[in-house]
Amino acid sequence: MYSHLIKHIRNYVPLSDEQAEMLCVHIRPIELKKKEHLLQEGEICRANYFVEQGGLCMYFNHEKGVEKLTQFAMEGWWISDYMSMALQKPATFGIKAFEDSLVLALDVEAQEKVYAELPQLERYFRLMMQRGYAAHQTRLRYIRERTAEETYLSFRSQFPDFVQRIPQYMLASYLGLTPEYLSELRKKDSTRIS
Amino acid sequence: MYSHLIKHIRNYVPLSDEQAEMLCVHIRPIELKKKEHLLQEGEICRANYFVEQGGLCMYFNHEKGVEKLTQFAMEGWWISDYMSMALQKPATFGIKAFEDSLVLALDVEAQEKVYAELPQLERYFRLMMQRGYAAHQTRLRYIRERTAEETYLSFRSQFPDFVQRIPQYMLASYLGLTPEYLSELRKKDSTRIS
DNA sequence: CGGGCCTTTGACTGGTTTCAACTTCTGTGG
DNA sequence: CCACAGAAGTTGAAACCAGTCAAAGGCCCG
Repeated sequence: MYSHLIKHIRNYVPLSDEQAEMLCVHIRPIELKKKEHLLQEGEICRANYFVEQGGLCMYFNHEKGVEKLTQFAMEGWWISDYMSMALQKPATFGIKAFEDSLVLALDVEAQEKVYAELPQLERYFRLMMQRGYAAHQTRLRYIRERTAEETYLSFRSQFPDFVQRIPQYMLASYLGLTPEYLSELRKKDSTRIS
Repeated sequence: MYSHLIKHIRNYVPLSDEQAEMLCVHIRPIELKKKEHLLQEGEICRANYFVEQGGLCMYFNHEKGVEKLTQFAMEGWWISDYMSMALQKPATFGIKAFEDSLVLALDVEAQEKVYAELPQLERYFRLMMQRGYAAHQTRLRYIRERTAEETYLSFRSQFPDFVQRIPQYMLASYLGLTPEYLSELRKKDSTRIS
């Protein structure tokens, strides 16, 4: 049960089958259809979410109802509005599925119980948070280092399959540029190859 | 001893005086003069660093030897190149003092010992990493949400004292714009007031 | 008091956005 | 299974935000 999650945890800390059972009791599974919301801006974020299957994206509402993506979360990634979750204040981000997904929620109250019962998970989540922090340090660097065009090219070569998996307007939003301009870059890129 | 650090930890987890002693044994204090380096790009990052006094900044080397700042760390903040520290790969960031500082290093080997002796610190660092992660989520949002001018104005109103504490070229670099353009914004801003 | 670093100024450049119109794709109901 | 509507992608023109470059002025610290 929840095999991806258990396997993922075991990459970082020991967890017996029995302990895995103890953890699963606290998990609240959520099935999401494409475009369904997991968290809306303004709600108080109740949980940390693990993507067991499918894919989520995090966004915020810019002016004129334009949504800007800030993160993706694929199978094996945790995601949440950590500011909202930690302080129990209204979320400034929304989270939704860009594919049909199975998400495992670990609610804030459940987190405390889990840490009490399975102390090694404190370590596991420390490592997850550290990984997320590190990823953002790297990401910020990329944003500052490259022009939009370089960002696109390097993203494309680093995650070629992922680029196929999501629509272009989402990719544009994630990379911080307009769909129109991304289209232009793609054209420029393809003429260069031929 | 290391009173800021101990006090900081006690905001998050219990720590007896005796336990504080046990922790301090593993701390490696480092005094830095203004502009001295704590970590150079290319080195392997050995530790997580706590700013007991003074202030540090994190940067990377862009082309033409231009340094771009990505983070500051003031008293009471932990900082490190977490990618380099976790994977023990060469750092892609540098860290240096922008004021005379007292820094407390917790080396990677020491971290493991500390977690074994004082399990509550696993929780403390989980919370610290989560805080850092959350701060970066928010930061990325600000970058995407605002123009350079808005970024400057909001930063100035949020941290007025900090703006006084650092030279303008550092602030410009941190905000992701050129010193020349920041100068222009400042002028525009001041004429608007008068 | 001198030299180098920091800041300012102005002209020019260009990467990227905006807007609007058009085309292509997609999925949903009849 | 087709039709059609709305969503997604493309194109081109105009505008603009911000960077680059070069030179001058100010200021801090040895």
